Amino acid sequence: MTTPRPMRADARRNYERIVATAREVFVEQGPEAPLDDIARRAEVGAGTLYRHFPAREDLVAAVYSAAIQHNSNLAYQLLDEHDPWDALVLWMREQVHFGVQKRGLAATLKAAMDKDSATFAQCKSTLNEAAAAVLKAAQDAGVVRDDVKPRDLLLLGHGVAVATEATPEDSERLLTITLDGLKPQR
Amino acid sequence: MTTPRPMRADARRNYERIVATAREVFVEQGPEAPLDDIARRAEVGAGTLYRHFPAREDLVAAVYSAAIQHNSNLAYQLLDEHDPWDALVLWMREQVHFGVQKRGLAATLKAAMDKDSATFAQCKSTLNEAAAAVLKAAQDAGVVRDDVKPRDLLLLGHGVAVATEATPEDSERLLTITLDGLKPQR
DNA sequence: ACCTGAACACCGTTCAAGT
DNA sequence: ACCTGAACACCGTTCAAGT
Repeated sequence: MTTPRPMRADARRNYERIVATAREVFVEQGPEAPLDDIARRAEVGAGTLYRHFPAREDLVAAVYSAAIQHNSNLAYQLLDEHDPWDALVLWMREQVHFGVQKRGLAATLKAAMDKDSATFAQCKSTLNEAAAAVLKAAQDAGVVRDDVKPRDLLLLGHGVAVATEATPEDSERLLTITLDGLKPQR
Repeated sequence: MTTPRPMRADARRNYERIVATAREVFVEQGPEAPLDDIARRAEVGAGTLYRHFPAREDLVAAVYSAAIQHNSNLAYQLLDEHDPWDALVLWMREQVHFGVQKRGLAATLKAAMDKDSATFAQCKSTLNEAAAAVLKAAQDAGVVRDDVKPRDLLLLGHGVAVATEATPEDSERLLTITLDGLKPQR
């Protein structure tokens, strides 16, 4: 569905160049970097960038969707290798680290997800399923309260990431507090 | 210190007009509203706006500092009227509501606070003291764990607000989870 | 079918001229 | 001392012309 239909060779080449360049520029300047810079450094016209990525979110999605897929897959791997609570902790920590890694990344991704662009639909459902899997295991084991929803894990992770992106040294402490809040309360 | 030194009558008039207009425009368009719009509607030149408010944050501060002061004072009032845990819950809820009320407000205020502009220094310390008071009462009563810091309350409240500003119906549930995380763990 | 890059619109910021 | 508003820079977005 999001699988791109065949492109002409030059179009595909440009598409790849733009994504590769955007990946670099986002690292250097954050996800608010001028699209013009990206087009220039990718040596394409501004119009070409817009043709492939009508909205900034589409470009952000193209750059980060692989990482999000990876984050999602990690959930199942962690569930294999650890008990449900540890899997939850490790997965949430990964979510927070990912959100914190580049200033503004978390906010940009969240905005993109909330808008549910077609490009992100895939990522979004994969990520939701991963959260659901991690959560279900923990709930079945009785280590997380039953009224928590998969979406809550993502929102809480996002919240911690955004709140601490200026001071990453606070991430872990806030995450611990948040995770404790997920435990069944007396 | 942040108390403004005397201004010429026309300067003061313009200052007030700008703040009043900004308040309206922020409500209508959010805190990213074009400064130009604000200047035009306030019927001042763009340069006048910049003279009074060199950075957008300064204008944001002027508009919202009274509300932040109010939020801070509320802490002491709540401590008078409720037991420490309830005061904490009610105060945190107020923080979240305030952050959620206008899209982008929480992020803008946080950015301003992190940058610690002179204009915000006052607000920031007042708010920190309020958080410390609420927290200390709760810790003394043994209903909140000892390793929590005042700053954590603000960060957690901010996180919940940002995470749920697109879906305010999630605010309360996330806040409950977060507050439970603050309780002393077994 | 796709690309280019000039053109346009918009907005933040500065500054020379005015009071 | 303060204000004005034109001017400049920057960036997102579109579109006519080209291949």
